[in-house]
Amino acid sequence: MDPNSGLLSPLSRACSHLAEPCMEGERSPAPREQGGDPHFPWSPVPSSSFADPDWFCDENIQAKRARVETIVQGMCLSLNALVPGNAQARDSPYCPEKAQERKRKQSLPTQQGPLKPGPVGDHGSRKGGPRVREQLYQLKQQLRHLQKHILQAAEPRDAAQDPGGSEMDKGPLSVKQRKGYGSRPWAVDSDHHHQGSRGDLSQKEKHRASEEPRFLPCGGQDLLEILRKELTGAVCQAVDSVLQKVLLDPPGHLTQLGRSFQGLVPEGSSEPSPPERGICKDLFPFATLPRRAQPQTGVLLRNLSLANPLDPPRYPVSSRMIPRPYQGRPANCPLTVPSHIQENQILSQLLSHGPSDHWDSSLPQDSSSQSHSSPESALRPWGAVKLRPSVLSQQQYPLPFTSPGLERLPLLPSVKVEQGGLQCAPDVLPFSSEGLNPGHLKKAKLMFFFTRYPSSNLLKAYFPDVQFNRCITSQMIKWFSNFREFYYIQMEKFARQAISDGVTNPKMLVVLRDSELFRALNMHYNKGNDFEVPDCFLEIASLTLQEFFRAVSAGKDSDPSWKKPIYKIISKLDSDIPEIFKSSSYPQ
DNA sequence: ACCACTCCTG
DNA sequence: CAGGAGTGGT
Repeated sequence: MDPNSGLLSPLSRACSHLAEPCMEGERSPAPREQGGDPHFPWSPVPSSSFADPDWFCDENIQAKRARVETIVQGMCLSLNALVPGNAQARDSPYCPEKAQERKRKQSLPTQQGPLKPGPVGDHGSRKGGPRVREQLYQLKQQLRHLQKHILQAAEPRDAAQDPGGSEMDKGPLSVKQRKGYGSRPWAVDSDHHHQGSRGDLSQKEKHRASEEPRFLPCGGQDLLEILRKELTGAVCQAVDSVLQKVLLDPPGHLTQLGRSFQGLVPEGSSEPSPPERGICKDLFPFATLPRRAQPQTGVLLRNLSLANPLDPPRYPVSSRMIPRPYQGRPANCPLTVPSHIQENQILSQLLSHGPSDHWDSSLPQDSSSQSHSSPESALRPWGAVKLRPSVLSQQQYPLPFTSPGLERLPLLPSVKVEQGGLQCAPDVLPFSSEGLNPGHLKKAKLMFFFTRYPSSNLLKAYFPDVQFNRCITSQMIKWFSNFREFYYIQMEKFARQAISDGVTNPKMLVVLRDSELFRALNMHYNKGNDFEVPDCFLEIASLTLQEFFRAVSAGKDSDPSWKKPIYKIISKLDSDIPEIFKSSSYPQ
């Protein structure tokens, strides 16, 4: 009876089957980030062999050493210079934004439990006793050697950039410098805040947390924490560095994927999908999809029809062809798994060599949703709906999920640990990127294609170069709020248009790349058209459009809060964001 | 109280 | 896109 039932039902099912995490909470941030794993098209291998033996084999030992070393160095540094004004500096390098910082700690449980940034830091550094200093100094020397090894092992490829790792003396800085690959417009410094990214380290650190205090004087904890951050940040940098290389080096792979994917679209036209493809797709029932599959995959809408055989086929709503933009841009949505997966395995390892286990979130690659091409569609004036008889299922192109095995490739480990609510970078790193810049905004917009309701934690994870404090966080959240506003306005507008155009079945509303609606959205979030909008976004957009259509059709818009139910639905359909977005220099 | 959100306004 | 008001959830 309820018009929504047709759509919502399947949807709900989809969510529960495909994306448990998703359902965990309305907009609980955690689920996505923890349980969910970014569908990274690549990065299949969970935790098997480490690509870089040097680095991973002795990871434990090395990590430990590195950690100690870092601590030592940090101690030295703080004793020498940083000591004063410690608390202030860390709390607000620049946030004039007031005292707001004071109480809050958006803290994330995950990180270091015991240590508390607050007041402790004040005297922490000062009280580092001389005795300890001596000991530490000795350790420092010993560790320098280790550091060299670590750095070398960590970035063999970057050897050229940092020959000899001569800058060891600079401690953490040397690491930072290493990562100086490429210029990051908005990332003057992205060192701090990285801890959030690689869970394993944090985990290990936790384990050792109990031990460390022994070395540290009373206020040592503060330093410990700072150092901890340093260490994590350094490692993350290294990882990023490698990630960059791996991801960027073989651009061809992604590009090709994206291209092939789209290239197929055109011909699909009105013909029923070819048996093979169609079957493939159609047979991809929710149940078989990995938990996380979810919306991201193009399956969602398609399956709706499956779920409900009686539903008429959806017709693309496109009214105007727009030049097909991006032709060879890296596909951001998980599509098929390229053969270079192996390379990505390295990444996977790098990013997750940790308490893994958070890996299994498998991801459906299906994502490949193919855009439903709009065939000879009779373009509707309002630009969207194209009505067609029955069967025009969306043609499927060579499906993404190449082989069964690949379908369930594990995703990159989700970043489980956040920056632990340490909003301010340790004073040790004075230069941290300040506020948000246009680059951040652009990135945020692109991220919107994947997530409409990002949690602050997620944002922190994806903007490692941003110093998150209350204001920054709020600002970024506000951005997304603004993005949503625009998004929903467009949806409502087009839904009403469809209604006025006489469309009666919401399922006939599908947002295609050549639709007016898409154009508007793309223009807003992807002005330069330099990013290939993921299909998952089209799915969500279509769904949103349909929801608005239903609501308005049903006259629910008379209720002041009629949009809420829609928001609720959409808020559960966020997709995972490609790992590459975690790079502070990504969109560049 | 806080926070995040929506809605409205500039 | 930022501000501010109003709202609802904690």
